[in-house]
Amino acid sequence: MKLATWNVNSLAVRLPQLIDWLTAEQPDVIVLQETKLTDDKFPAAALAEAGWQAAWFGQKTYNGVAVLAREAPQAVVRNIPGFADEQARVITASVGGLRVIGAYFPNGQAPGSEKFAYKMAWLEALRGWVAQELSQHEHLVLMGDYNIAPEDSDVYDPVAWAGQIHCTDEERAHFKGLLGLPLHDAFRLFEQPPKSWSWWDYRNLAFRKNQGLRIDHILVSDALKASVSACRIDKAPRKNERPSDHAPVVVELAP
DNA sequence: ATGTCACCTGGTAGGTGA
Repeated sequence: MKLATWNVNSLAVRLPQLIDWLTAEQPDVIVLQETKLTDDKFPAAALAEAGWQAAWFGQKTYNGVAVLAREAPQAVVRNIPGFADEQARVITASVGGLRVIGAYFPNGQAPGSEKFAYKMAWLEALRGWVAQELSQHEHLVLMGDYNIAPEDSDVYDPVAWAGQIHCTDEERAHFKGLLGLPLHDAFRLFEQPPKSWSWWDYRNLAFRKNQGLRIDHILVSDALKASVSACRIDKAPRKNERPSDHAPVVVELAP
């Protein structure tokens, strides 16, 4: 079974690239972030035409998440129950015997900002939600754009980024809190090429210079850990003509 | 040294968020 996560930075713009990638990669499940579409604009028909059933949760201009699979996602929950939020950031669904949580974590802007405080509150609520789901569903995957680089090895210039957004101790403590549930970072279950990133700023020729961060992650539950057979970041779509700033992350689970 | 993109409003640019 192949699962993927991809921040597409506007599904309206990236739909053709998404369908191309799905056609080439044939994942069983993919979660999307930053669809930036209200629910009435979600391209369900075009995706169904390409063979993908979906559940989605969006808003105007910002955020927006979705889960796509060959069979219709079941038992869908939108956002975090009990956590009042104007922003569409989380979608949870059952598919192929797995509980899948797709999430677009808040950016946080800068330490000390209001948006950072929101990020901290959101992270706290998310951990509670994941713990609750984990208690009901042994086979669980939490994947998406975390907007957290968990370790210095996930940062192209850890000195320059020390204490900056995505790299603060507070954000990293929350990431470790998720690992404590426990969950496992699928990417780090394997030896990986050094300087593996999942996001490169559009500015500063960052992709050409491979100046990026690994902020998109796939965390798997204890019960799934042993079945994870591979995990990789697919840089290819970042080389497209009009790319998202993020690359997809893919995990494979043995049957 | 610098270098963007997507979306909105309100308009043929400027602001916001990332």
